[in-house]
Amino acid sequence: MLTSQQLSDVLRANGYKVTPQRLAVYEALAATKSHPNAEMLFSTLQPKYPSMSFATVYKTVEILDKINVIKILNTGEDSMRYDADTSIHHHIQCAVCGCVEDLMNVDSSGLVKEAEKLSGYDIKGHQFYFFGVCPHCREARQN
Amino acid sequence: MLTSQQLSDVLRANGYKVTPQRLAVYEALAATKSHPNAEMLFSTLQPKYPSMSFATVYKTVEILDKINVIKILNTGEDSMRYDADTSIHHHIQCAVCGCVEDLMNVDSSGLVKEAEKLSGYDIKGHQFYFFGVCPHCREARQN
DNA sequence: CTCTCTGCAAAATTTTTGCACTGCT
DNA sequence: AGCAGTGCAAAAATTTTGCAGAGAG
Repeated sequence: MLTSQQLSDVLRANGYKVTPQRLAVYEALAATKSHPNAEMLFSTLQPKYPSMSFATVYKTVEILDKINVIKILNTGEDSMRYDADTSIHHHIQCAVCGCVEDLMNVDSSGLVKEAEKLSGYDIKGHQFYFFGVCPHCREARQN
Repeated sequence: MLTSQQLSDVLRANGYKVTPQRLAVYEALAATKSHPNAEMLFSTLQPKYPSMSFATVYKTVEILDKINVIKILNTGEDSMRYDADTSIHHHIQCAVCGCVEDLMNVDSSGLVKEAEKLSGYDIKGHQFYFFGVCPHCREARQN
């Protein structure tokens, strides 16, 4: 999570201009743990930035991903989700309510090394997705 | 990997009819390790089944996924990929050539248990994706 | 013979692109 | 002031849907 100042610096360091829209998209992402997709981001930003467009949301997240201040998630839904937390962590999605939660403290470094050895690839990144039923939905179901 | 006979049985057991198209889609998937998407599947099938349509490809893979004879993969590209191997294994994609390879023999059961404990979810499935540069592209690059 | 399945075309979604205008540096 | 960025609308790409005719059980 970066401050506006830090994000501004990273943007400039990579040759991108600092604009209110870019700061706003990042702030909206950093303010939530829900891993929103473009539409959720757009809806969140719309009230404060009535001129915000989908094109800007998409162009912005692409840049934020390129400069490594956000991660793009792909849980198998029709649209991409975005995450302002770039630290190594994983995700779990509830098959019932569709929510996507963070899974911190699951150490994947052993598997990455194993995968590197087995595949011969230079591994640059990895994304692990778990799917199941969240505690909340499990309880609701039992009623 | 199932024989046509086995697939037919599973289809019927789940109340689905056995059609040449369904067998053909499965066979095409089972015959490759390239984890094709709908378009690749369609192109492969087109010569043998000139009347094959995208609608049928999509409807068929949805059914095959439902009856658990294929898996849907999501590497973060714009389209889904499909895999006839439903055993637990993972995938690695080359950032240069875009190929998706299987990663067998990486034991994820420990992580699944850990994730289950940490999240409180009933975990029903998981997909791990690794990204990097494949040996072939690495060599090509060094020239 | 019935009812599901196929295949076409049209629709729905998500994402990308072209271009005139705005605004960051 | 110059040039990247925004925002609109249109385009592109993938996937879904409706429906008439075909074919599996």
